[in-house]
Amino acid sequence: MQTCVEQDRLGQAFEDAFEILRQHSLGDFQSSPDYKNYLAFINHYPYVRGNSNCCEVVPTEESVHSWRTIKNSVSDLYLEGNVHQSLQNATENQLVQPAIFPQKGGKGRKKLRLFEYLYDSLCNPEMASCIQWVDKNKGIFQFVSKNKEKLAELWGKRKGNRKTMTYQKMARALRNYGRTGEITKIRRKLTYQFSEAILQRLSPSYILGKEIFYSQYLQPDQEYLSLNAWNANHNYTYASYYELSHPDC
DNA sequence: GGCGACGGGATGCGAC
DNA sequence: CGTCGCATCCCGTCGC
Repeated sequence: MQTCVEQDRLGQAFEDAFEILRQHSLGDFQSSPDYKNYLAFINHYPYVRGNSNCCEVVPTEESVHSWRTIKNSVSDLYLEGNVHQSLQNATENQLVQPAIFPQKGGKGRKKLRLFEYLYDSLCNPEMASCIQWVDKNKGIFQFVSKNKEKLAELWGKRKGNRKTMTYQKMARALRNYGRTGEITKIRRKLTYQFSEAILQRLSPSYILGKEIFYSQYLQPDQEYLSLNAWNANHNYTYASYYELSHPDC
């Protein structure tokens, strides 16, 4: 459970992030890919997540990487309060650069990790014969006994291993996550649970509340919100966010 | 006893 | 080149 102080910090971070985008919206920053990615992410994320074919949207390793990078970056910004500090101190150039959206080869991420692969697989209807949600809200999932080896094999191929990955080896990696608490074993056959933090990392809208970023102004065929619409949307979403984050304050 | 699932130490390996 | 984090290998245990 988050404290009111943390919620205030998150709220301030949200304000700052919005302000920075607003201030830079008339300059070069608006035309930068990062700006568009940021808006696209915020506007489209719940819509895409809600689409059962979401994984078909990002079929290649490269696009998966980009998508994941954006997800990780945005969730990091909110979860760790980085946006508050980094945006306060950053120059415009830094904002356009990987400070917010670290690129491949930079200090940011990074190769695909097992829990990310599993989460992606859980999003992919085609993988339902291998891995399924037991309780999505709690992050509990289960491997399908019959096809778990297939999932492991695909994981091994994705990593480019020489040898064939097996479920046994993959499960060992999962148990290592238990030390850090990222994924824990449930006392049920083939069943594991993502930690709260991992769920938040993989799904930023999870913490910020039930798809509050989904714009009432956004049409499915719209690529980006206009700044004015985004402004209006921000006022609405931030009010919703503040309400959600201050139930007892 | 066989098999599937699990647990954990040892080792490999890439990033920093 | 050393350290660290993570993935992988390997073997023992447990329960059905």
